[in-house]
Amino acid sequence: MTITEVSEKFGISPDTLRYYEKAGLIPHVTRSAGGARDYQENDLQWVQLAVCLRRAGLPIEAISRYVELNLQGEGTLAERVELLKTQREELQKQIRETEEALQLLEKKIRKYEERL
Amino acid sequence: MTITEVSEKFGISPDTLRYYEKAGLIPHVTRSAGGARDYQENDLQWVQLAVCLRRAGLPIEAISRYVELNLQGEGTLAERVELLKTQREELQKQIRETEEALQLLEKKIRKYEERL
DNA sequence: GTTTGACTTGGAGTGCGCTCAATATTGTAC
DNA sequence: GTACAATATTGAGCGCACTCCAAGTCAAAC
Repeated sequence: MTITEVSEKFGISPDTLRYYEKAGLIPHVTRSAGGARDYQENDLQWVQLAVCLRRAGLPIEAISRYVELNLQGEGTLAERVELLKTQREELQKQIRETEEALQLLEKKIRKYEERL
Repeated sequence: MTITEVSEKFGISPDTLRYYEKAGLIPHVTRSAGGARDYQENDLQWVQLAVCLRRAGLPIEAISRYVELNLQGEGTLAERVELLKTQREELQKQIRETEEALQLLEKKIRKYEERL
């Protein structure tokens, strides 16, 4: 799968895909004879992970640390769980804050609609 | 209320408060004789709004447009509702995406905990 | 075999939201 | 009245996550 195909599949630009790879979010993508990236199933899973977590606002660095730990093998299991749990808390906090703002908006919308 | 007091109350820096004011998130803060800001109840409500919406990731510009419309008076009611509804959709989308990422993290955490 | 188009790299540029630094002024304590 | 802390303004700097650009390479189409 070419970089353009992957970019369309996931809705991010080829530039971003290269950037993610360089940043360590997508390890060792297979290359064709000419040097072009040729994404395999396995690579797509990393892309999927990166895209999903980035959309939620998880920092590049957290994702790349997780990927790195994966590459280092079984010895890093505990550390990986710890990292995931820390990030889970961040996301939970973020959802709480966003829901608070959402409620504020909805309160205001209701008030305005009463007036209109 | 001084800028430092307000900054402590809301957990943001005085610099950020000044920045918000300049960006139009907090209109016309009262000044003391010497020129120092002296936040009134009314000002605090704007601060509260800005902080809450910013924490959810709403862009500065959206908030300042909303504040601006408020200052322009009754004629902008419909436009305000429209703006709020647009931002509401953004927040809802963001929550959906964050929850998706959260589920992914939780799935991974469960798998790791089985292995440990 | 040359044109075309998609790919490569490295590095510079962008936009956002702060954050800091320099310098000046003011109000309070001694 | 002088030292000191808090505030003011302006403008520069920073970190993050892209995004764009220039210059080069390669493979398929004609």
